Amino acid sequence: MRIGDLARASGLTTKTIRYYEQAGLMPAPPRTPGGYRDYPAEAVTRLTFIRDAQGAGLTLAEIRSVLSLRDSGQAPCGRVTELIDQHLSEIERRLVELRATREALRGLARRAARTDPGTCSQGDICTILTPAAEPRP
Amino acid sequence: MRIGDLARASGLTTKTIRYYEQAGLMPAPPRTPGGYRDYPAEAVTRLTFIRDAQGAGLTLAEIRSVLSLRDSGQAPCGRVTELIDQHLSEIERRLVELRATREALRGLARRAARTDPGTCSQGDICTILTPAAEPRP
DNA sequence: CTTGACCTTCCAGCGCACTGGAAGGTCTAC
DNA sequence: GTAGACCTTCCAGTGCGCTGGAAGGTCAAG
Repeated sequence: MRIGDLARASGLTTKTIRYYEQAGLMPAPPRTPGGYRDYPAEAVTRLTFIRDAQGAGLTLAEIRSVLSLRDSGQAPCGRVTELIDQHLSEIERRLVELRATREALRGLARRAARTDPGTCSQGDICTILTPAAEPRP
Repeated sequence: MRIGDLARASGLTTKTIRYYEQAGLMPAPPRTPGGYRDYPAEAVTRLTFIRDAQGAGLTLAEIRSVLSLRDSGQAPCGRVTELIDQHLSEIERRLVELRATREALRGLARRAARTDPGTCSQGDICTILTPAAEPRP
């Protein structure tokens, strides 16, 4: 199948598929006499896998590492499990961070509600965002 | 004060300060006869403000909009409040998204724990990540 | 006069995952 | 034979917030 067919079958663009080849995620396929890429049916599986793995939050570099294990004949389960766990803790970390940012922003919003646009025009650029004096509630 | 002093006073690098000037966040300061940038003391306040605003999650483009309101003599409180509220809802959105991703990854981790590396080597690249058959718990 | 700290400009690159466009080749249908 | 659908390669750009480096100018101390 040609790259356009593969694009339709996988839901990606031809650009993206060529990019994946260049990035080492897709092997270079054989060519037709005219120089067109000629993909086997399994290419769809591989692209679908890449999409699924991306959906799970893996980066292309990580996906490449899984695929190259696979390509060397090994079962990538261990690596995949490791990556999933890594991303889980990364997400936990980001959740904690985001919650902290949310609390900080809520504090600022409270301060903003109390701020008089008339008073705020002294010297400072904006008293809402200056972390100086948030009075203890 | 010269750019190095300002850098020390604000905790940024000279590179960053020049970048802010180029990006329209800092006004071009007067120059010494030798061509050096010569900052007034208020520059520290401005840079501190930029850092605080960044700490609140505002982008440089948003901070620029606040600063240019200020520079045109208006109180930017309204704009600032608006931006804070915007970022709050953006964060809520991301929290929801992240929690969903976490649940998805937890499902995958469960599946990974059940996967036998011997069995997984058939045709597919990795059965853990294929969203096909997650059995109802 | 020289050293060395500091400054200037300009150009280029990072990381990530693409995306756009130009210039040209190939194949099928009419 | 020609339109047009598809393909090829290559180069360059996106967004964001810087960061690095080269090549050169300025200034105070010794």
